[in-house]
Amino acid sequence: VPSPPKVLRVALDTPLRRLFDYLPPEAPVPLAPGLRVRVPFGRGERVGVLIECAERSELPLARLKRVKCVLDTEPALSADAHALVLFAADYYQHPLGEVYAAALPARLRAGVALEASETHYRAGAPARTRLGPRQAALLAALAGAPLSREAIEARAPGSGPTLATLLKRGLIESLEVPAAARALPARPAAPGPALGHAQTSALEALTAALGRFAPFLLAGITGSGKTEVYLRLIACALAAGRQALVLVPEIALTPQTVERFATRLGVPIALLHSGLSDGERLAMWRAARCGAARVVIGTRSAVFASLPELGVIVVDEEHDSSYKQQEGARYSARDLAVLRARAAGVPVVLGSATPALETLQNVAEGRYLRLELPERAGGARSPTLATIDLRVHAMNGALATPAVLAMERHLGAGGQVLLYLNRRGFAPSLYCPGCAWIAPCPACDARLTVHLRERRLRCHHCGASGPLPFACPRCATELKPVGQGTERVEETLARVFPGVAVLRIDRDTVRGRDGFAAAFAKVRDGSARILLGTQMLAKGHDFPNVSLVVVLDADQGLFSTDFRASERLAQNIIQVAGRAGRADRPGEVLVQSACPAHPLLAKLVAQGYGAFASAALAERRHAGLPPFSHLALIAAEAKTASAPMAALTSLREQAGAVAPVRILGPAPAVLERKADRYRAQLLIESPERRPLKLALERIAQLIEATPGRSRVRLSLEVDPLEVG
DNA sequence: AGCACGCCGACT
DNA sequence: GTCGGCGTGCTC
Repeated sequence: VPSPPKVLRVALDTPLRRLFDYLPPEAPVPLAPGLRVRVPFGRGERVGVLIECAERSELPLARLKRVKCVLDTEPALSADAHALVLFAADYYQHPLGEVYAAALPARLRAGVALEASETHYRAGAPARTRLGPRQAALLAALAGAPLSREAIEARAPGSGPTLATLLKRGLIESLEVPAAARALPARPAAPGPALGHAQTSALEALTAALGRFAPFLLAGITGSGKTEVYLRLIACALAAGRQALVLVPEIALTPQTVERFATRLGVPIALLHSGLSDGERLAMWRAARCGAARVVIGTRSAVFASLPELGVIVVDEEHDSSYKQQEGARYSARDLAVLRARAAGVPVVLGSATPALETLQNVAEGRYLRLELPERAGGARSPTLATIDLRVHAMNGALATPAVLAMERHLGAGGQVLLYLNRRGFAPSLYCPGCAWIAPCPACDARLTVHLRERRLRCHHCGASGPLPFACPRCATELKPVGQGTERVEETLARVFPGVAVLRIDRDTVRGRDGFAAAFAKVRDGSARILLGTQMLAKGHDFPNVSLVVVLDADQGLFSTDFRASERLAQNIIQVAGRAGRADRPGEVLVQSACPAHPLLAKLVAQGYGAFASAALAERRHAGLPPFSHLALIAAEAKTASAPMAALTSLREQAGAVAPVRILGPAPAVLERKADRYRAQLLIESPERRPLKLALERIAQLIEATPGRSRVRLSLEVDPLEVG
C-alpha cells in the first residue's frame, strides 16, 4: 500500500500562472491526477483539479490548507483530453486552471457529479398513523424496487402532492441512482449517395489510417462532397466501436448539418456549442464522456470534450478564424485537434476548399497528407472568375456597368444573383464638403458608420451610437455619406432593378439562428432574386439557384497592415464563389477592384486558390512571416494614452531577447484608442519554436510580476491571427 | 479575476 | 460626523 502523498498540487480557475498546494484530506481516499477537489481558497471555497501528488511544497506545510473533499473517483477528462489541457496551458502560456475551466462545463466547475443521476423513490419507515387511500396506494406501489418520478406518474397519475407529503413525513425516502446520460436519440441510418472516384480514393486512404495517428488535409472545392467523405469515415470508426469528434465553425452548426449527420449515421449525437444552457451542455458532455453519444459535433471548445473511445477527429472548414479563441485562453482548436489526435493515436481530417496557408505548408513539409476532391459531385462545373476594373467603368453606386449587365443577363435567364460586400450600414463615413469634417467616434480612433434607415450613426468598433446630424457641427454645411455599405447597395438595387426582390443578409437584418433560417427559406423558394450581404453569406449555406456572384470591393483586403488580410480575402472570395452554379448552369463570379493587376488578386482570379496560396506562401517565406517564422503578440491596454507604450517599453528592456528571437515594437495598435482604452503591442518573432517558447516563458513571468497591473492590462497571445 | 483593506468627497 | 470612490495586495 503506497503511503499517501504529503502535498496535492491543484489547478484553480484564477488568472495566476501557478498551481496551489494543499494537504490531502483527513480521511484517506484514492488520489489521481484529473480528479476534481473542493478546496478552501481565500475566504471562500473553489472546485479545482488535482494535477499532481507531491512529497514537498515550496511553502512550509504549516501554511497549507487542507483539501475539503475529493469529488470524483475517476478523472473528469479522458487521458488524452487531460494531456491536451496541460499542453495548451504550456504552449499558449495561459494559467492551467483557466484552461481546465474552459474544458469543463460550468456545472462541473461548480461541483456537480460527473455522471448523470436520477432521483428514485421507495417506501421508508412503516406508517404509525392512518393513511388516506391515495397515500396507501402510493406506498404500496413503492414497496418494491425504487421508482423514478415518471414511473410513479405513469402508475398513479396526479400523485405528485401525495409523494411530497409522504416524503416530508419520512414515509417515503429518495435516493440518487445512475441514469443513462441524455443525448439526441438515434435514428435508423439512411444510405448515402454513391461516391465519385476521388471521394472513393480519399476515403480509402482515410479508413486505412483508422487506429493510428495520421493527419490529413481534405482539400475539396465547395460541392465536391467533403461531408460525404466525413460521414463514411465516421461510419467506419463507429462500426469499429469508436466515437467521432467533429469540429465545425460556430456559424456552420445549423440544424441542417446536424440533421444530415443524425439521419446518415443512425447513432446518438451530442452537440456542444455556445447556444446551450448550462444544463444542456452538461447533459451533452456527460453523454460524450460515458460513451452514450457516439458522435460529438461541436465548436471550438469541444476539442477538449471527453470521448473515452475516440476513433477519429474531423475539423471542417479548417481555415475558419473562429477556431482561434480571441479571449482568455487564446488557443487554436484546429491545431489542438491535431495534437489530440496524436495523443489519442487516431486520424484527424482537416477539410477545406480554401486551406489555411499554415496547413498547406504542413502538407508541403510532409507533416500532413493531402487528399484532393477536384471535381464537383454530380458533374457540376466550377464557376468562372473575372475581375472588373473599377477605374475604367461608369458606376451605379457600388456597381460597375459590366456588373449591372451581367446581373441583367443572369436575372433574365432565371438565375439568382449574390452580391458580397463586407461592410454593414449605409456608408462607412459621414463627410462635410464644406470643411472636410468627418463624423468621429467619441470613444475610438474611428469614423462612425451611417445607418440611414435607423437615422443613426454607429461605431462598428465599440457599439456607440448617436442621432444622424443633418448639418456639419462646425460649418453647418449639409453632410454627405461617403463610401458604400450593404444598406446603400440595397437602395441602388431598388433604383437599377426596380421590381426585383432583394434580400439583404447581414447582422443588421438577420437576428439569431431563426432569422437566418427565415432568410434562407426566402432564397430557396425563389421569392428573393438578388441576395446582398456580408461574410454571413460566405459561410455555411448553399444557394443552388445563384448563378452570378459579384464581389463588390476586393480592395479592402489587398492593402491592409495585417499580413493575413490577403489570405482572408482570397478565402472569402472563393467561399462566396462556391455558392454559385450547379450541374446545368456553371456559375460566374465577378470581382470588382481598382487594381485588378495586383499580383495576388490576379493569380487568384486567373488560376484559382491553389496558385494564389503558392504565391502568398512565397511572399511569406521571402518576408520571414508565418508559417516560416513564429509569432507572439503582447498587447497592452490602459485608460491613459502613454501607459501602454511605457509598460511595453519597460517589458522589452527587461526581457532583453536573445537571437534568433526578435522583439518588434512597441507600437500603438492600428486602432490605438478603442472604447476609450488606449492600446499598444509588442511582437515577438522567431524562426524557431523553442527559443520563442523560452522567451515567452520569461515574458509571461515578467508580466505577472509587473507592478501597477490594474492601470495597464497586459495580455499574451501565441500564434496570433490578427497582427496590425 | 474576486475580494479584501485603506485613505479622501458629498450626504444624513 | 459617516457611506463609499477605486488604488494595491493577496489568494496554497
